Amino acid sequence: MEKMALKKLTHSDLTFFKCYFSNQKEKPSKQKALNLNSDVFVDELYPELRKTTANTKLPVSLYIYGPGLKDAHVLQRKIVKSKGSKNWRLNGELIYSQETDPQRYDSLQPGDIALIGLDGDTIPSVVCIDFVAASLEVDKKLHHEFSSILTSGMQKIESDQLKEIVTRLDLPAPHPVYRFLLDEDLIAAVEGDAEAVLRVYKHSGNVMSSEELATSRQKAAYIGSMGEELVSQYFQQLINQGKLLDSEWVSRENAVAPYDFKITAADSAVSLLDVKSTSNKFETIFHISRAELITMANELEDYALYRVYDLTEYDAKLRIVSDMRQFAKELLEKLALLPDGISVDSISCSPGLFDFSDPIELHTEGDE
DNA sequence: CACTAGATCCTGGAGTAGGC
DNA sequence: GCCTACTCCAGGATCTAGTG
Repeated sequence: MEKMALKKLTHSDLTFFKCYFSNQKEKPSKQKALNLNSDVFVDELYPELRKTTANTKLPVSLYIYGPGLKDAHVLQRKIVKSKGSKNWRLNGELIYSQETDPQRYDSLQPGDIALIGLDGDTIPSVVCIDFVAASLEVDKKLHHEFSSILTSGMQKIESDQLKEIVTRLDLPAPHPVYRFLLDEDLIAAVEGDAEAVLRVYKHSGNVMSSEELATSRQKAAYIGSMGEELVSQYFQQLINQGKLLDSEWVSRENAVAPYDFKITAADSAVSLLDVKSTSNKFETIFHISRAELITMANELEDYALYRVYDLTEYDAKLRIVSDMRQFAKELLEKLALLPDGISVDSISCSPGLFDFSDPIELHTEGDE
């Protein structure tokens, strides 16, 4: 998930659940919502919401996981800040247990912890919550760990921190908390990484929404275009310095082109190149399509591979393999040995296979 | 009666004054 | 200058009045 927070559940938060709401004895609360503390929800996660006027209603898809190993319960709700109210609330209507699992939410008690994941850039559109119950054996270690880092009612948690906790506790594979850490694998999966697909499948329970996949596709596309943009700006610098005669961003005009750029060096030599971008580390596997392989193997023009990694909004690193022709030729010969009627559309490559140049720092223009 | 908006209660943190 | 205690305030938790 893009943005995550932990919230210690209060009595009045839990009345969001029908079973808890109906079983209140002393001091009954009528609140049918979960409070979202604004110092985290607005100040840290969605500062844009400060500008919103009173009476804001943000429709969201709500995916409920847990308590324990329980899989996604999908609902439509809204995040509301009513006129004059100080509180942001996840609102809508009471959450009823599913017919197939009527006791699902019965174990929740005040003091239990919600891991809240939010997707959406400037306003939230998807809310995933894993309810971690102190009373359940499978949640006990995680609850203890979350409790120990919670110093207030609600606080932000970074994915690195969550990943560290989850890895250290060695939770069972179907635990829904893994869902909150699938971003990198989901992006790799939509790009066709078979290993990533299997990892996502292993940790995603029975539900993987088209919404989640669409978000990952968008992110993958964004990373791809951001990498190409940085490389394009890098070429412009080289042209200004006289080290390059010309560069043409081919894939911007033609999305199915089997290469991204065509550049002309100072000595008039023309070469093609493809940009492989990732927001992760250099070692992350990348993919080459069959069309790209065939173009690489073409003897006519040089074909380079530009690996953009550690990509952020502002900068990235770049390493280059200058000539992919021999690699592509040999690989295509091997692929030709497959039985008739069988072909490979895409291959996954470990960067360690290639002789990459030293890293070059890339920066967004005007961000000096 | 159900639902919601908004009022009120309550708690914890920040700021500040006064004593040592 | 440092510590303590008091006050104020923001905002989270809870309650209630109004509306349909």
